[in-house]
Amino acid sequence: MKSGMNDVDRKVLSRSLLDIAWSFGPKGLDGSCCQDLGMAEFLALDGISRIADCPVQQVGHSLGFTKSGATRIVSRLVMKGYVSKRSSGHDARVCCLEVTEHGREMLSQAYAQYGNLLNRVFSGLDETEKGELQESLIRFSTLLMRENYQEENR
Amino acid sequence: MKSGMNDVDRKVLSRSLLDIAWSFGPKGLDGSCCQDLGMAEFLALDGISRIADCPVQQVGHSLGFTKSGATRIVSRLVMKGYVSKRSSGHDARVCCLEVTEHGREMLSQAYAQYGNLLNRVFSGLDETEKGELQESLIRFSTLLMRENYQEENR
DNA sequence: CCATTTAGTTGACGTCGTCAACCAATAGTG
DNA sequence: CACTATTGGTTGACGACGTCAACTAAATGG
Repeated sequence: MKSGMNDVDRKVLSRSLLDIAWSFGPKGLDGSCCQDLGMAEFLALDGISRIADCPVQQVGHSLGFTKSGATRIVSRLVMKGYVSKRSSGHDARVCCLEVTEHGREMLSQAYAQYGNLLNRVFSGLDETEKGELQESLIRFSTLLMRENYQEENR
Repeated sequence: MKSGMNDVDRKVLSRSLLDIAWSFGPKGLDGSCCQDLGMAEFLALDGISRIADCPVQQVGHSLGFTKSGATRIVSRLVMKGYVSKRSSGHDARVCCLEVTEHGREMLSQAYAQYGNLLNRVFSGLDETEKGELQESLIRFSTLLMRENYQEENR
């Protein structure tokens, strides 16, 4: 067999990834990432925090939402006080999004919760195993993101 | 440091897992696992296929839905022709769910799609790397499921 | 200067899961 | 054996969420 991975392997792996996606994602952490933030909102907030003067479109793009969906998720984050919005000086059409202090607190709190979960999951493993697992997960994530990127620029 | 994993590590890992969850899960595969099945529906279908005469409650339980939500997702699957429902002979309250032939086709087709994605993601890795990565992902999934289990029986 | 493109918003809408109330069937108890 | 409590499942009202299409306003480009 060319690929070296048979149907059973792929199915088991797919199911494992689905389980990870389900329990770490939408249904993880008691149904929402953190307090009043859903998963998409959390990802949006995190995305905004990584880009200076992030435009609304950018949020939609990185989440795979339409620009309408982007407006909606951003306005929710603004309403909750996690993000501030002002229009750009250079181009009055674009908005500059910025994470507020309140938003940064929320972000680090949410990451702390995820960290706690990871600690519980990893408890019982020795340092070497922990390190290997972590490295593999990050590597897979990188590969997956790369594939997504290639996919959308096809 | 006791845990051996610092804040930065945990944050990077969390974000990686979130990315996996987002792109392999709700937003992966063009927004839905396969044709007219959403992620939750797919997981429900897969769950039902693994249990003989699966009751409705069981579906809700494994997805973390209320029994109401379970009824709803099951009735959707029945409506779409992927699942058949009949009441048990032993206890007239419980329903016996069974995946139909149509459902099985859908299931294997969906897994095939996931498999294709995985093949694309893994393309460029040698067999050893591929195997290691796969093993790590399955291992992490197992640990995560175990933690979820302990969590809910606390 | 006018046509086109681009950033963003909004109303109507469909999907999805929850909550609470409810029905029917079974189990437990005096 | 009746009577109550529990359990499996369903349903109406609801809120959260994202899409679609139409729209506004601000650039951009002959």
